[in-house]
Amino acid sequence: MPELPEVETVARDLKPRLLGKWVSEVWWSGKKMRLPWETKWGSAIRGYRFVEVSRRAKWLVFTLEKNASKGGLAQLHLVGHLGMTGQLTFQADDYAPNLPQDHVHLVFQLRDQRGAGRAKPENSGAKKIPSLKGVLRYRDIRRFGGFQLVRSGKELESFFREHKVGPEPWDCSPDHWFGALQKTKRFIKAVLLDQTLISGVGNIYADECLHSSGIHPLRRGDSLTRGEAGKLLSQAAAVMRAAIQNRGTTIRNYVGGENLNGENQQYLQVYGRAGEPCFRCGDEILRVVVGGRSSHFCPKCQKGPELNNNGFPGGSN
DNA sequence: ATGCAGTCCTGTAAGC
DNA sequence: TGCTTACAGGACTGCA
Repeated sequence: MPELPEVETVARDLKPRLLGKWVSEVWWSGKKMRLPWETKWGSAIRGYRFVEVSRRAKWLVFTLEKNASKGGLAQLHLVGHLGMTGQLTFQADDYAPNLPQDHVHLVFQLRDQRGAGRAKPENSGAKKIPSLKGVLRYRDIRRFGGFQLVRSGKELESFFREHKVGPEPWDCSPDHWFGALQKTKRFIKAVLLDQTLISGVGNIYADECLHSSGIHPLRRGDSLTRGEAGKLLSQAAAVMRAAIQNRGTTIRNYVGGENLNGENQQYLQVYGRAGEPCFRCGDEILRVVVGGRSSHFCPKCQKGPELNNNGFPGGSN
């Protein structure tokens, strides 16, 4: 579900809540996720402190540190993907994080001093446990997301190499982009969703940036002119930046790190608007399925290949 | 190598 | 009301 702007919003929300906090306990539902969690990671991360919260394409990256035995620093990374329905939120007053909640699969207990152990508010025993300062909670209805522990920066790089995460729109050179498009006959909509060529664009923003570029989703990659390719790339960046300003798009399940909905759904031009008039020209927005994903476009603003009655290309371009 | 369809999972809404 | 079907923001696998 979440695309780059949603993941960026989660990271921005979580950063001030997590930096400097220690992980004292980790709870896992035991359910299998797309990225399978391993029990040993829970104990491995205990006693570490959050020192950085960042994002790469649709991936969240948390960096944690702790003092190592010989005076040095030990570092590790927690990498996460929200899949379609993942919700990663800071909960200030979740005092029973180890009790099962609906579709909650991971809970990281946070404290502002080093120290492990479950919250025991009634316990006034000898050993003083730093008070619980909220939890980082992962909820995921469809379990298409998940988290993984990565030991070093080097391992982190190979993780992104393995997953073939391409450059984000603002890091992609127009020449490289145009060159890649010239080499493919795939529909441009499918190319935008391919995270290896350009990363971070998902189904909603692919439709939106095609509309704002005036390009039909069923155009073939190699049919785009250099000018069209450049415009599409710059619009992809612009559409994402605007969506970040609006804290992401909430259609169904998405919430930011503070458990709040986004606002960008109010500004969508085509996504989810099949049958409604185009805000620019008044023509009816159409919906077709491209590569198994629903695609929304304005047939007047987005001139494309000759279409048959089903809305698909009849001949070549 | 390329591109497409099927698959993972659960919830919701629409249609009969 | 209840059952069935289609669809949902993602990404991997396997097949042609």
